[in-house]
Amino acid sequence: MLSKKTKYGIKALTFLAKQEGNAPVPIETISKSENISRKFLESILLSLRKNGFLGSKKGKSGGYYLLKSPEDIKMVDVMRILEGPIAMVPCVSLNFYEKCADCPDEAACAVHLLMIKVRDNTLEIFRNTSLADLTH
Amino acid sequence: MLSKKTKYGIKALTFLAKQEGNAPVPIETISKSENISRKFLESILLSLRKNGFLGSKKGKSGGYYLLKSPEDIKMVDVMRILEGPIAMVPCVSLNFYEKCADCPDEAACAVHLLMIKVRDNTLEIFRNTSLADLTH
DNA sequence: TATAATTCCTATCGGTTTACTAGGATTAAA
DNA sequence: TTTAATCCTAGTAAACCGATAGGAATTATA
Repeated sequence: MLSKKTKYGIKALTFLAKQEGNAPVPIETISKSENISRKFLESILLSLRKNGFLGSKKGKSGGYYLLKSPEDIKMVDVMRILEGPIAMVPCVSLNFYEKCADCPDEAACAVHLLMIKVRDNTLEIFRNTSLADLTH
Repeated sequence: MLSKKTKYGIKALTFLAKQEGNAPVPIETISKSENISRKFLESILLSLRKNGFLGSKKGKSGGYYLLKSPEDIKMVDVMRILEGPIAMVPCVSLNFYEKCADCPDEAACAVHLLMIKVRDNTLEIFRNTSLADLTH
């Protein structure tokens, strides 16, 4: 399951991508427009800022804005920050690899084999989809 | 994340597919060979039996056995029973559909759009992969 | 027929994660 | 100085997950 965190994060990014100009948009505006709990969204945007997707401006008429153009924001990066691993099991994860405790031989494991296929396909979609692709 | 339930279930099915003949295999044998908690595996096999994947024989020299040949056991069906929805969000699920509370227009939702692509790709893999494919 | 070996079934439980909330500190425009 | 915003740390209720407990029912076999 995709977490609400990721879902809301993508929605917020999309909302920002749709804005004309690059003026800071306050959390409240996004939260109301996208029906997202204000405080929860706050923590998500904070995390997107700390990871280089968003810039922010404090104080009156402040808010959040995209740091890159939507074409350059790839879903694979967004997913890894908000959701974590793309892979369904740690033993096939590229960025979050962990060995299975129970599995003596990965190469012989049916689950491993199957999940590599799924990972490769999903990865290609996330790599080839940008924020711009989602706003059109 | 793939649940341990699904992971163990697939491993158990694979183990049974590799057996010569179709004699019942006791839980204990599978559990030891695949390093799976005995009691947990018990509940998983029970569920696979109730959903028509496995047959069972009670009492001495009893156990579980496949009801179909491995070629005819498609991963898409196993996944739906053990893991639930294939889709990452309920609003793009074919078998477990639910409308998003927050989303007024699915067709205009970026997450919806993206997750349909992921679902279609994953679905195709699970549909085209049988238990036999995983044992080779 | 007694025994051992097995599945069947229901219930429970501790730990982790998720989604969300609280509250105040800090910053900046008007 | 006021107002409107982000920043930051903490907390929390509910759900879910992985595993466990214990005994009833069933069946082969000595």
